[in-house]
Amino acid sequence: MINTHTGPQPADFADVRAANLAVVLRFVRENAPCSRADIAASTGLNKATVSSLVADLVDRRLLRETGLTENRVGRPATMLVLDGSPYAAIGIEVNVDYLTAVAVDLSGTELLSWRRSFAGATATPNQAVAAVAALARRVLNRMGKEARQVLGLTVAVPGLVDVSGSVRIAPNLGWRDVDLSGDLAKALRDPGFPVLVDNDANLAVLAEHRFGPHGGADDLVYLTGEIGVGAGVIMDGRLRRGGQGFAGEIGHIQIDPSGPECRCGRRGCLEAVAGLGAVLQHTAPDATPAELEPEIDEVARLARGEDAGVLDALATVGANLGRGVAIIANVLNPEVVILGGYYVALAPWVLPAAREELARRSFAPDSGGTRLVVSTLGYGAAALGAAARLLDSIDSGRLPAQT
Amino acid sequence: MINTHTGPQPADFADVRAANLAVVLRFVRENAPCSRADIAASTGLNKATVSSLVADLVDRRLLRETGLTENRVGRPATMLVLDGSPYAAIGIEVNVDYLTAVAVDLSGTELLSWRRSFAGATATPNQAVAAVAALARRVLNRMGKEARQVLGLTVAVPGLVDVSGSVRIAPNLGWRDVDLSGDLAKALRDPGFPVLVDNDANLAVLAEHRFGPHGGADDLVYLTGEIGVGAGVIMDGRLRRGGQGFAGEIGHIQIDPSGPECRCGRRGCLEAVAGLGAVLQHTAPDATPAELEPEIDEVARLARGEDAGVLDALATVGANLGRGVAIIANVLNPEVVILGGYYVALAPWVLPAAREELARRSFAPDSGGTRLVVSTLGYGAAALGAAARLLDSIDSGRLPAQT
DNA sequence: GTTAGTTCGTCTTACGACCAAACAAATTAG
DNA sequence: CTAATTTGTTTGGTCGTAAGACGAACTAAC
Repeated sequence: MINTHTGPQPADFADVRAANLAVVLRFVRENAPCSRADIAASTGLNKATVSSLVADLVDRRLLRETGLTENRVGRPATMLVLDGSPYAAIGIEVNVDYLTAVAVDLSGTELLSWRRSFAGATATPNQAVAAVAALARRVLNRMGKEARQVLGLTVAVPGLVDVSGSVRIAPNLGWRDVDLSGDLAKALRDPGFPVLVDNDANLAVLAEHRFGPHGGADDLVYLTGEIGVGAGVIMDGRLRRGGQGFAGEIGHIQIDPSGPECRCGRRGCLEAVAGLGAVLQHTAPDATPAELEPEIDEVARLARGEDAGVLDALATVGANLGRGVAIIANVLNPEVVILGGYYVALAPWVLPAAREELARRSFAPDSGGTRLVVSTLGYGAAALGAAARLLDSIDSGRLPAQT
Repeated sequence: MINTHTGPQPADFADVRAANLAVVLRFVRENAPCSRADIAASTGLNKATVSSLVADLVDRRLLRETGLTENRVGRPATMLVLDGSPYAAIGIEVNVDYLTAVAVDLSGTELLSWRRSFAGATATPNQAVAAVAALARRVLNRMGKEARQVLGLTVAVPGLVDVSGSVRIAPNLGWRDVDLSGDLAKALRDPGFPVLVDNDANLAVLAEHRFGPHGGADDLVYLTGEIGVGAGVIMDGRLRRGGQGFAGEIGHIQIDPSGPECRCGRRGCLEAVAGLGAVLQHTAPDATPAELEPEIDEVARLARGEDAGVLDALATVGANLGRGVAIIANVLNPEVVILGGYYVALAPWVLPAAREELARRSFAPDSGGTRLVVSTLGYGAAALGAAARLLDSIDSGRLPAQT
């Protein structure tokens, strides 16, 4: 059934075709090698229709016949798979201490994953644009060598991004009103593909939804664990941004009115009591952004050594985090909340307290309330989601132009 | 563009037809009397297509030609309006101290609005089903006399309702696992229309979205102000229920760890510091549910008389409410948060403090952050939304069977 | 080796829905 | 009374899917 609540846009044949192309494409993505007959039987589409759709997709090199046939009774089937080779989607994550670049093919297979350090906190926006553009050009060069058509470039930024791709505020980068999308397109000399910008949490949750072990869940939330804490929200299978695109900006929810002062001037914000800063407060209160990762490693080392002070601090952070997750659980009721960023490395000591606090405060703990888990995608989640976002439009039937 | 992210359901012509019927229907709903030519010009559909669609809708008595023509150059147009007369949708709200019944026609015009007192807190579920069924029968009788086909009956309940229409928990009614939808259908002897059950906050926000002054907003939240506090959430133009249907259950979010004890055993829940109970704490700590409304009137009277104690208490409730709204604003970023229930009567004294607290705590106060307003739909919002919910399926193109 | 049965994918035909353009109808402007 | 204008229907065409027939290719069994 077509979702008709999209507004007063009328539908026509092109929409039907697009919808059915998307159905076939997604079916093949999820059911590895399969035959036209399989598709017809499972989707309810007519065999002839499937043939026509598949022909279109093969023409555009989105599908490929493997030639392989199975060994069953009856005429053997020509199996179909996603054709990974002709396209690539690029995602780049800008962070306080590093840049990450990822490229994936149509099936989501990682083609490359690069990481380089980056002085995000001290670089000017112009320098950042130049650095991102340089990294992008290297990726583009590589993709060109592999003769791949680039579907687009998405940049993940830790901050508020409006619909036009402008960064409204990125506190940890010190940015304000940076037209990153436009500047980057200019720096790349107006490439023939879209250049998008989005919030890192939003993109990370997209990555979890597409590639993570909880991908089946249509309601999930991703929590970034960096200097700031932000949430990406998927409800009913789609990213939800809110009225102005700022949904999930939970870093400054007040968790404890008597808590420590936050950078924002208020007291007891989630970011102040459960963010990376709260973790490092006890071991390295003056750590510079460039030193975050080694500092976290040091915290983990001390925790493994059962340093009482660090264990205590991590348990407190976990409890505070659990209180924040409980709020999310009560407001949004997602099936899963996924912890990302530096929480991953600290999970063994943070997670138990957080889960306990969540259970204590959640409304419907019986019969499977919100689960709290740790991301398995690693530091590259946002970059991976940035690339994945470009696959979404293809998955919804907007095929790339035929070359 | 059709939203194709609805899953692997293939589309066909029936879907196109349904989508376009919905487009025409919604256009006529919003543009009062209009001609076929108007519809074609505004929607982009072809004139011939519009004629065909309109013919279908007139056949099913959803539209009617008014015969009236305008006084312009050229051939006069035959104007079209929604035909209100042949259908009715019924909504009933069950609450602690009253039952409300509302019936609306296709255009949303109220056909009747009844309210009767009801001892919700002491009645057994069986008694409640009997009372609701009796009320429903009276409404059905009236609709029958007007020769209207009933599109359905939706019941609003203050509690957790699962997808099947079962009430999982309704604390203030003392219910647990009541199959209200099934029982009611049985009591009405399997009527030929759907009997639905939903959470009161969810239905109230639907009413606000369809009939309220902020209906243009696609991201809005409604807060019930009864003994409990719950939220209905609309994001991207549709009701969002979360993974298990419990989104918006914000009554037991902790606002103040050092606050008073809540009925749930925890401390400083939103419900405990900003619910009706917190308001009455100061004037009538032992009020029974049946006396809620007069008690609130009394509070308002004292506030008008500038009773210092009451004004102070209301300001405190307002501030706590504002903290809760700020949390919602940061998590969901809606354009508007609408206060309903008894907050409406107390708004003059509660709202200023709430707005101040919201402004202090919201992330993006510049350039139009979340607005906090008071419902104008009155106590019947949930019942109205219950009826309106039945119109939604028609608005999305699923026309009623031809009689 | 031959025959039957099965499954795959294409081909043909039909139908439904939309669009474009022509056209008839009804009214105003001059 | 004629021209201009606007409305809504009619006609013809296109597109995409459904239904069913058909040939192709293979296995199984006698």
